[in-house]
Amino acid sequence: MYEAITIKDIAKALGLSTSTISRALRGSHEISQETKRMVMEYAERFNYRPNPIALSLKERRSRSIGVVVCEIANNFFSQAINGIESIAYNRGYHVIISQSHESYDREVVNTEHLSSRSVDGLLVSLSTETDNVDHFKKLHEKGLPIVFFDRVTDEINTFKVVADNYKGAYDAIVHLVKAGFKRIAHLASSPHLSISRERMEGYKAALIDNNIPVNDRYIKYTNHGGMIIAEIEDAIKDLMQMKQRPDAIFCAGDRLTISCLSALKALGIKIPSEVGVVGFTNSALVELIDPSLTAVKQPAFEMGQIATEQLIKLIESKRPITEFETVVLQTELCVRNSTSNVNEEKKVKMKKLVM
Amino acid sequence: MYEAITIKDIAKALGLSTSTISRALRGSHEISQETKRMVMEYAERFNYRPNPIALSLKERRSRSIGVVVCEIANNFFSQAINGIESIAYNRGYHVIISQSHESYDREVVNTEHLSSRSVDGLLVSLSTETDNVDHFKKLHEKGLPIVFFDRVTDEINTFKVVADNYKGAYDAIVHLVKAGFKRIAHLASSPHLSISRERMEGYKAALIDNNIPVNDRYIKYTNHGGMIIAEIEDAIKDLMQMKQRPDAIFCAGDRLTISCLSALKALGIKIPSEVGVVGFTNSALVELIDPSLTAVKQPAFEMGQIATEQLIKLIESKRPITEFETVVLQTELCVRNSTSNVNEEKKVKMKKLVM
DNA sequence: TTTTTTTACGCAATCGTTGCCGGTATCGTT
DNA sequence: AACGATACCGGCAACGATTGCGTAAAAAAA
Repeated sequence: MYEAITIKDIAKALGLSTSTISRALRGSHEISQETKRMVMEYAERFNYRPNPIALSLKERRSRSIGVVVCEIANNFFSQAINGIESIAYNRGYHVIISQSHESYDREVVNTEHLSSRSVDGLLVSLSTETDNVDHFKKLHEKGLPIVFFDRVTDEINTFKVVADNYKGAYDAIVHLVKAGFKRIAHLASSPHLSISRERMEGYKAALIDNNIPVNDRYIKYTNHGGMIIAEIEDAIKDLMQMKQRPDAIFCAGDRLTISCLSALKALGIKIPSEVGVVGFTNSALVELIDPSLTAVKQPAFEMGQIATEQLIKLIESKRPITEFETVVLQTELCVRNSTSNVNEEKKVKMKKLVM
Repeated sequence: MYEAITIKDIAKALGLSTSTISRALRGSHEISQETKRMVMEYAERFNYRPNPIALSLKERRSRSIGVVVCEIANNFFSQAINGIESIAYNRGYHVIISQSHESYDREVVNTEHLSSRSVDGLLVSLSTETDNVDHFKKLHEKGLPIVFFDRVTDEINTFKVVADNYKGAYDAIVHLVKAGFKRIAHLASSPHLSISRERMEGYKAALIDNNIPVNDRYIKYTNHGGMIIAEIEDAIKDLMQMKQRPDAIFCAGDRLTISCLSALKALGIKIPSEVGVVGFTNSALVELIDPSLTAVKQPAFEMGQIATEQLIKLIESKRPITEFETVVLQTELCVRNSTSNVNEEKKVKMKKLVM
């Protein structure tokens, strides 16, 4: 079918050996200027490209890195992937993306698949369902370079890049408290996830530091990262049917946030007058929704870049690296209309009227 | 670094030749049951996986397909990619995604890159900037299977999968007309793009069929597919500063739609009371924006699936295929609040009050 | 002129796998 | 007993590129 020119073809055409061609193309000093010129010209003319498959076989490296994420249709991850690509392509690496769709089984299969395709390294953000990282541990022990980002595990000692989820959550809650919200619920993702635990801690710490008791009934875990809408609808219904129902919800994930908004809309609950909402998301669209959403934004692009730089460092290092660091990046709280406590405002206005 | 077990290792361990191992693993009848069992067991125990790189070299195929799109952070494309993956993985193909970010130069580089990485075929949706498809033509003539989807070219004779953009646009405009809008503007993408031309034709035909003259001043082309926000802001400003300003805008793309909404919001223009909006988008979020957006939705997932099936058909076909078809899929118009002509409603209400 | 050095190139092995050709042992047939 | 058939397995070459080693011829040194 599709046949490219090889080093052999050049050798035959020029009456030389393949080794001479190879060396000529790499500019070896062992080849005469005259021959080099001939070879170069011929290669140029017939658009010779070294066969990367043959090189991979010889050098036992594929110059490709595998990415294991849950979903590319998530703004955080698509931005992170842009960061990954920006570094990888510059360094001559291909990027192979695989999606787990938050399923543990698919994560295992994809990881298998990528490692058997001999990627030189793996960039991983765990799926919501994953509470067992043996599939990565096995590869890591065999020597395959792996860098985790965003959703990490502490069972494997390697480079990691994460956002300051604790502080991101803490700041969001402090913002809610300052805006006048008092009964703040937390819609969390699976407790397996590092990001869930860290955000949960930030949430609790912020409440305690502001003398608000933590109410466990206000905390809702979901186990499928928002992939199953009903799970979130149920959680929201539960919260909204409480006698002392929350006056604000803190959503700890992209899909979670969107699904929460849908659920509230379906229930006809007004934001922020009936309930304030702050979410974790990187979507630019949340500025346009009604009302615009206060959100914690993560440095996704940078996260992808740094993780890739570290992975390539691991891959290209001559001797095994044993000292690993975890890079923590700061989040950004974008305050918009979904957290302006209109009840407070009304009270203020009424006071003014009375006066 | 990362060493996997090979057929040679098994041969050495079992005191057999590599060819015997190879045959045993493939279940050849030339190998005794006893030997087969031994080999299988050993392979199982040490988790033998055939080296795909070596296979690629031997079979001159990589069992991977390249995808060339503008952006994965676009719901249409991320859904299409999900469709692509769903077929590809089942058929044993890897998917390598590359993004042009709507740049012609990056599209050329990525295509080069993929073809030199010896992908078995290419799935392509052209970038906005692309008005020259020589880089694909060259590869196609060399025999590399290519299937175009969504944004296609008629300069290359191969399989194509598209949405019925003409009808999608036509229906959207008819809907606007029926809702009472009369001065309908069209925010279009680059005229190079097949989808732009088809949607433009549908737009014009619907206007003419409804006895509304086409006003060229209501047609705004953008050349970067919404990647440059200012371009769209300027177009919207232009439209909104006209004496006879349009009472509705038809946006012909995902990013275009979002950017248009942002621009209108920035200008403080109310939807739909001041201007109605209908867009082309696959984002689920547009249900949540204020007001919810009437949108033409494309069957992205199916498009990806069909394109992939056709590509694999091309790749695996023994003799060259010369008869190509273009599959056309239907779009869906989701009517929401951004196109309810409140002026009309007000008029009706006022009439009632008068009576 | 002879020896040494340098220049410039070819041979063959290697990476992991498979296809082709060939060989040996065992069995059955006449 | 001799022959053919069958079952079972090994060796070699090939895919495309690189590389250590070997070596011829040319140039330099003795």
